[in-house]
Amino acid sequence: MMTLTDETRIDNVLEELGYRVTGPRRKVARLVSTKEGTFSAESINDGLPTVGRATVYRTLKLLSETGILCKITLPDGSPRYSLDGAWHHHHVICSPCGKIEEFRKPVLERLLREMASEVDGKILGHRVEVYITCADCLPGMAPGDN
Amino acid sequence: MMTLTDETRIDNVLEELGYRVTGPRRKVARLVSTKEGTFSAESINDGLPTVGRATVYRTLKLLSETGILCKITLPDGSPRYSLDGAWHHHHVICSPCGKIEEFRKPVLERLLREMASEVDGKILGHRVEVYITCADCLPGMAPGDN
DNA sequence: TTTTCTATTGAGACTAGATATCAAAACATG
DNA sequence: CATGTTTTGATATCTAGTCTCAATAGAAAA
Repeated sequence: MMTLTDETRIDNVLEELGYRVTGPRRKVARLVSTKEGTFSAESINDGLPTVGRATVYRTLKLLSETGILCKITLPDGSPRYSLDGAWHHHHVICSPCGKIEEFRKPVLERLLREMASEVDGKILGHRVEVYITCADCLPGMAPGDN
Repeated sequence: MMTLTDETRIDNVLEELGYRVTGPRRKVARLVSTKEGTFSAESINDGLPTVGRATVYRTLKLLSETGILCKITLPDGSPRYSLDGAWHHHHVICSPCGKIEEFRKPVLERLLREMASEVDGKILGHRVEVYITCADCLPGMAPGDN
């Protein structure tokens, strides 16, 4: 979970980038900071009836662009947000419960960067997602459920 | 591009899985087989005014589930489909033009499978996407565009 | 502190991509 | 041909989000 210092970190980042730190933005940041694992944009919207829908989406986008949040895609295609560590990383996502963990795998990064020579163009970036059934979800599964 | 034999392959796959090979499904398969690189579901829908919208989506989903198509996510989140090789692979996607290439990287697979020991649960699968600016798009780019 | 100017906001319309409903049509089989 | 199951298409609905635009808030200047 995000700490108080992370909340002020959001203010700082926004300020440094020349964005105003406003009431609505602060509300979104505060709610976001209470979330563990992944959450949908709508859950933020529902939690802040006094903040406009557009503003919620705008702020989530802003926070994603500044690297505070990151947006991931579940296997079924539905988008989720999560608090983002400071470094480049990827995600391990539990399909049943949506819990996510970050992982870093320098070997993987090197491997993907090395593809530069095999690829006919310029590499812009990459995305890696690993889908699992987490330990908490395993016991509850009917045999054969997968 | 898909060949004639691929078209009959679709029929076979559907039949083997117990689905009927119907007119609408055949139309979708035929149009899909003419597409190079990625395409949107809507482009299939627009190309087949005689086939219902729902049927188009249903069929694309079916073809994805049977492994004939695969659905990828562009960096901006918009979904695309592409003809899929027979084996497990990932995608190199040109962000400017949407052209995609499949790639296989056994080392990568092994690496991701090896994570099983580091992960507290059961690995279900993974997704890797590499975003590039392809050689064709590079020259057209204004310097600094990136 | 009042003015000024720009950034931000919220209401609401709109879009893309897709799923749900359900009666009608198409099929396979007896 | 009768029967029961699949599939279909029209339409409504949904999710996730963007766009527009007038009203507002905030920062900086006067």
